[in-house]
Amino acid sequence: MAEWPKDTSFKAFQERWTLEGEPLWRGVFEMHKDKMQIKNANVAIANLEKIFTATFKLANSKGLQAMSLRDLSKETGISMGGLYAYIESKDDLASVIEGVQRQYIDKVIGGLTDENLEPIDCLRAIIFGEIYMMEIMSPWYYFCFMELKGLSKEQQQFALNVELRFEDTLMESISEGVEAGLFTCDKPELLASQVTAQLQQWHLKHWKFKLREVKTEEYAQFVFDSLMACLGAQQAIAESPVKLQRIS
Amino acid sequence: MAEWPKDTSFKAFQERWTLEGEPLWRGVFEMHKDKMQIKNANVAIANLEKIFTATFKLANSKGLQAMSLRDLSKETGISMGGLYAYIESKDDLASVIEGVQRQYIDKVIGGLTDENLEPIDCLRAIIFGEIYMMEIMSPWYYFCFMELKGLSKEQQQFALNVELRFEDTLMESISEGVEAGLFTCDKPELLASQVTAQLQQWHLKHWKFKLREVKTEEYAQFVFDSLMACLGAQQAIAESPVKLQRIS
DNA sequence: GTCTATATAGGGATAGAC
DNA sequence: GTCTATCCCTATATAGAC
Repeated sequence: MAEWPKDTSFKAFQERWTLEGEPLWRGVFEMHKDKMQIKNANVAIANLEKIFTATFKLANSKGLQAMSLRDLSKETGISMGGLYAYIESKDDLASVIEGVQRQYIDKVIGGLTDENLEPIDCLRAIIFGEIYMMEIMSPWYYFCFMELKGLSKEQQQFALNVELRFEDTLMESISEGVEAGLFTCDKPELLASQVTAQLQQWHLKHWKFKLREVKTEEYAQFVFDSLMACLGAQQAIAESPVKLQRIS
Repeated sequence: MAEWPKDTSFKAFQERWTLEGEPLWRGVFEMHKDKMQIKNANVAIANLEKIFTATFKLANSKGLQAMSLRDLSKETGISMGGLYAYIESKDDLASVIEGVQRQYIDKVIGGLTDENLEPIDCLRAIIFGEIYMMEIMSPWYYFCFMELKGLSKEQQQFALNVELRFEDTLMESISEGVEAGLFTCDKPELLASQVTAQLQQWHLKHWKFKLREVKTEEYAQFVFDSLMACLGAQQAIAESPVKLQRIS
């Protein structure tokens, strides 16, 4: 079978992008090693994982400002002084998280435009790709959304631009589809924002989908089906190459 | 012409619910006067408005934890000691905001179920009603969303229940419509969450809609049209009693 | 009803031992 | 590379004058 992004299964995505576990933390280390004092990669990677994981646990439950570095020290088992060998400051920690996340999104989602996909395939790949990214980096997404206010104005602007560019990509595929006679669409901007809204809910309201036992691929498929319905493209749904079991 | 909620214009909404300006702050005073030392209503109302407005300005731009009571004192022109005549503590301030907002939503949106509206009219009223509430209480919504983590577990649970009940109401109207043969819908839960997602975006991403010059009623109409498209109810849209100018 | 002055705690960050 | 001990600041909250 074809590879990601032609094959939009989670398995194909995982095989194309190796982002989980150790490779993820190694990537984080590479991105920010100039800023830290620790030179030994193995030591650094293990502790970076501890620090970031603990930060997500604490900050995502009570907020970054409410999390003290003493809390973080207890949770990681690393002393206060020790932490400062890995981060420049508390603000720097948040800044690094946003930077890493943005870079990964850019690589995985931004790279889709180079694939020259047909409008429908492109929209499907964007939606499934974002959902799969969230599956893997869920706490990163949530953190960046909730703590954006605490970052520098410059970094805030970067994040807004990512969202605008994301929607531009969606709108471009929609326009192409309209020109090809596949879709009809009155308000592409609002439709793009609808997709963004639904994707963001997947991490913002994870409690709700967990409560209702909604599966990852089921949700991505629903977002895609909704979009197709709003574009008046019923036949496209039937052509979907990925068949999912529907919960009745 | 019929009154709200039959007439879904903003004007009709405003006439039915007098929530803007002084009446709003008087309502806040009534709800929480037992908790404050100031007895003179006129003095209290004026200062409550100052305190809440300043809290929204500061907390919504840099976060509640990052806003100190010294900041709040400067912004309101009320001394540190003075503030404590109006609030019990910083946590109490956040708690009161959430409580007031929840009570208003319950009154305006929760009350819609007593109106015995037809499915399509009910869905329209819920969507337009929520958007109009946000128009008036936008900073309240944003504050409650972003600062929910800082509230008591009990209050967090209340807020989640509001969201679940809101979606139950949507699903009920959808079911009625399906039984009446008006709609078709595979996944009512996910469709309800789509509507919630779009409504929340209206306050979460106000910068984006402002940038794109999307008007309030235009947005509400789009959310409604999208829902109708996903329910396979094209004819319903044409029947819409409110005609809006479409930006081309 | 509003203010100034102050008590007390906890925060981020660093120096220097090991 | 990691720790303990400490510096210094800013936060919330209150007491008591006006």
